[in-house]
Amino acid sequence: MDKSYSNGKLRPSKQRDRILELLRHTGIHPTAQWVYDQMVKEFPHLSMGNVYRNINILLKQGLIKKIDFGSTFDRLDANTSRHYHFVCETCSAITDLQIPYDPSLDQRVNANTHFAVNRHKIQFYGHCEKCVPNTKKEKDP
Amino acid sequence: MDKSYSNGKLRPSKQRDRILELLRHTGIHPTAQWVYDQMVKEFPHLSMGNVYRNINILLKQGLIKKIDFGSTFDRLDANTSRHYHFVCETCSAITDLQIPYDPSLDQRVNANTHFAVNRHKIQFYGHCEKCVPNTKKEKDP
DNA sequence: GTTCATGCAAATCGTTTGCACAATG
DNA sequence: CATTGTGCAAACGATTTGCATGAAC
Repeated sequence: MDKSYSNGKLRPSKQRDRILELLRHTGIHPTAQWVYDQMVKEFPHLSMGNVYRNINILLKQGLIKKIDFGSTFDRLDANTSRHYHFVCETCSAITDLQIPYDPSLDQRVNANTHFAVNRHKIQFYGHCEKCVPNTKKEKDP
Repeated sequence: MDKSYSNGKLRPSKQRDRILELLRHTGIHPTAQWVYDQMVKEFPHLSMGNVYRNINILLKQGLIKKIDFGSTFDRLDANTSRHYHFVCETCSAITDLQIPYDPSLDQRVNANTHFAVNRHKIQFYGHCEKCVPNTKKEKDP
């Protein structure tokens, strides 16, 4: 996961600064391609490789986030009913949760926005039993 | 999106049936590679291409689901505070929502499972204003 | 016998990386 | 001058697709 794009100290980069500025001034949650399309207007010789490199540095610095599940692979689910998932941050295991789907969340967003919401997904992140061996033991009766 | 893997009527396929059965009997939300690894024990000449083809047919039939955001691209966000997202199912626009992050959801899962939950993500799906031109108009004052 | 399912290999697509050179400290 | 940033092109890994063959209707 940690590819150490820049293992020492960073140097100022006009391109990286501009990427961060672009991302901070847009609300559209763009793709790397969108960032490139904007950037190339100002830096005609820009390469996609550099956009990705700088995006990864910004991610590592915690200045931006990726909207994803943290998995490179598609994960499949034969349980087609509405339910939530727990994702272990250590072993990447995904587990179905038993807590009931809450339609009132959809209604809340519906009432406060102009969106027509019809469903939602929730993923909880943390550590599963195996990956937190010394915690939450007292929960067992 | 719709690639019409099978635009006419489906024919029974032992392999597809077995994939569905495998997915229904596991709770691990596996990857296509895992499915292939199991399947190849029973079908020694199996190809990955066929696994993907059948997975896509099952997805189209609604018999299984993919655990993702519905986007092939990574989407970036410079708002690093905890917040929820709305995803338009028509135009794929992603919008930050203003409803506050609810830590009690984490506590609820913590109280009812052996997982050590520390955060969660919620995505709401539906249609944005532009994609539902004739609905929810009365919300405007 | 027309259409679908399959194996195989090649293609595709988003992303990453190796290399040579320019720029910074 | 040692190290970082960059452009370029090649590599990568997950997924898709074209083609020839075999099976189902």
